[in-house]
Amino acid sequence: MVSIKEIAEKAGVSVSTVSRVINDKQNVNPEKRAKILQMVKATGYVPNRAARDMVMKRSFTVGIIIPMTFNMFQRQLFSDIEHHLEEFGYHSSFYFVAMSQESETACLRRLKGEKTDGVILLHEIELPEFHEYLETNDIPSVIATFEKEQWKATSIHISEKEAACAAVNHLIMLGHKEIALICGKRYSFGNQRWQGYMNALEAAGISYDEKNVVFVDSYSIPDGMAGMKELLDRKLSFSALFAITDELAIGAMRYLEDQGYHVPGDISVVGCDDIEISSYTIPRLTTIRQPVSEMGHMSVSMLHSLITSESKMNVNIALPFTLIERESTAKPKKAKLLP
Amino acid sequence: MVSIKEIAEKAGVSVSTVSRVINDKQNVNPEKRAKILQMVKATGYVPNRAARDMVMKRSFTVGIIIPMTFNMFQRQLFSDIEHHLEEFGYHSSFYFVAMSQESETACLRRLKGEKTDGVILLHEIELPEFHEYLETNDIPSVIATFEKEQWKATSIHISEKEAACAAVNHLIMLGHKEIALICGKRYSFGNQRWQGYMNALEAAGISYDEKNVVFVDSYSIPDGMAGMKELLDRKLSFSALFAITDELAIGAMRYLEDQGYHVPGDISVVGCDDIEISSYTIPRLTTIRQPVSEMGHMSVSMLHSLITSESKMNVNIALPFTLIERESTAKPKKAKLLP
DNA sequence: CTGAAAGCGCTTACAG
DNA sequence: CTGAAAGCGCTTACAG
Repeated sequence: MVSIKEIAEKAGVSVSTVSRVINDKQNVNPEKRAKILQMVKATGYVPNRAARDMVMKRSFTVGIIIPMTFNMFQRQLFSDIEHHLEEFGYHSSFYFVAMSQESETACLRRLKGEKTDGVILLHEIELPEFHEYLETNDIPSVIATFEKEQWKATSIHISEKEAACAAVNHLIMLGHKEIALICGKRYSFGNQRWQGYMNALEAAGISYDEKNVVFVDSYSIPDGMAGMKELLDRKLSFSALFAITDELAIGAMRYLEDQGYHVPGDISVVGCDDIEISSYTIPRLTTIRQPVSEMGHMSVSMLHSLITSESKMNVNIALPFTLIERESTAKPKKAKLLP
Repeated sequence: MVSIKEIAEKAGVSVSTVSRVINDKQNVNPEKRAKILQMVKATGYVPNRAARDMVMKRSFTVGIIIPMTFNMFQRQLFSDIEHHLEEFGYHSSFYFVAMSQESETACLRRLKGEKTDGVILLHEIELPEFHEYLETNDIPSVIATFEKEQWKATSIHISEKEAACAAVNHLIMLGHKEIALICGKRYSFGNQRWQGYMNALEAAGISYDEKNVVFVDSYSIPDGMAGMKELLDRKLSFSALFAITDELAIGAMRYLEDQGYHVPGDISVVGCDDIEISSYTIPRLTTIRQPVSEMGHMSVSMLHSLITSESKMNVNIALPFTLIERESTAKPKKAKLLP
């Protein structure tokens, strides 16, 4: 592979000068610059990243911490982030981490070796050492899509509690009083959305009944099916469901269909997130839209300013969400679903 | 950040020795080794990747070339690949590339600077220079999920033609004779699956009629809706559809539902790929399953052996696919769909 | 505007 | 088993 030294020789200048033109610095004789550029082109020279990173003690890359089993919402988010990162001239390095201590430790270890300029967290890492490392080394970090006040990091998110509340409110406005919930306790947003559900009921004077709520292990479609099965098996009466993620809602609708129930005729369902597929399910899913692309864009620009500016102040930004009414919700039938 | 030199000083040895124990080489006094390991632990030392990469002239990372707008099938594939790469001790560097020359050029440029040990292609890059670069620099590369004989690379794929043929055959076996096709010309597999469709018809003695086929720009759900609209607008009669990807099929089903048609009552539909969501759509989609995780696993191990062994022989591996019969296909109704 | 020189943090013959 | 030394390909004061 051709090196800066070779270019210098071919162009009859020193490596310092070559370095200057490669990095667009001022003060280079135009003719020499032209000559150098010509040699670069002729040889197909591209600076060696490793050497550059080493001497500059930075890598121009930002780490994206993402769950191994990222869901569709996160998939959209990270595409956006990656895209904007490139615009800002960063490379991105993905750190897929599983739900295990070893995996988190491995992630930390890798982070230490790579000297990323900053990190964007799409995943809640538990390992305390991880956060200590970021803090003590002043590594700029932004949390995309959730809120974690204990962490010293800028965070971009919607108000999970209010979003959940809005979803449930939509059901209440429609006239529903018996509203089931499929929820989970993994990650902060699980608890926050659960909280929002309770707040909405309370504000409407409907008493909270834990019989109507099921907690599932994760937030995938199969979990949604399992959750709905559990709910149906309890033989209780409800006319609507709030599933705290779209995937959960899709699973629930699938199970309802299997059992011969009609959505929204028999049961209304609302999800949360507005992943792509929710516009195409049968019926189309009513949900809360998170402003994914704004979140992605903002995460990157906040991180960039954290990296480049002097002020290392962390902010907490709550973006607005929107209720998207589609086909999976309707007024309750007069007759109750189950006697 | 603590460096190898510091560790050497604290342990009272030379950097050579520290390097030896860090890299698990033989011939180190057990006591010194213990002392060094202890210092490493105490300081939290992790070798600087950039320095290491530079001197070793390799990066221990493999590049994964993937379309900016990767679909759900590719998403599953690349999770698998990333996972296995880690098992083999590689890092992975994602190269998202859009459908434009600039994007492909940028990808090549970055590749040159990063000196990846190898690359896995999930995307058909057009730029000739790209392939020239891989070839002339003997960069091990494997194509995951499609076949491109012109490229000098190992490839792991299913026989696209036969897979499409099997999908259409399923429809024929069911008794369908008027089978529409939603297809695309982008990427080789588009043409190959189209070919498979024609082969199946021919083998069954059904004449190919281009009235029954529509070519869409890409392979997403909205494209599937558009394709089905076009087909319906033509007012022709058909009782079944083969959509060359599951996403296309899902879009087609969505549009059929919107127009009041019943799947599979009025029209049967088969997709291809078997992405996750296809098990949960209403109705569940009949499709051809590609063995994604085997493909991912195999891509990685083939690449690894290309990187480590002497023999740089490229192979072409066609893996078996499976027809997954679900709910979206059935025998045709007696009466034709449209008069 | 330009070049010689030092240094970044590692690995790897080489000599002992 | 171990250390001194060279070298990887860059950037960056520094002196001119």
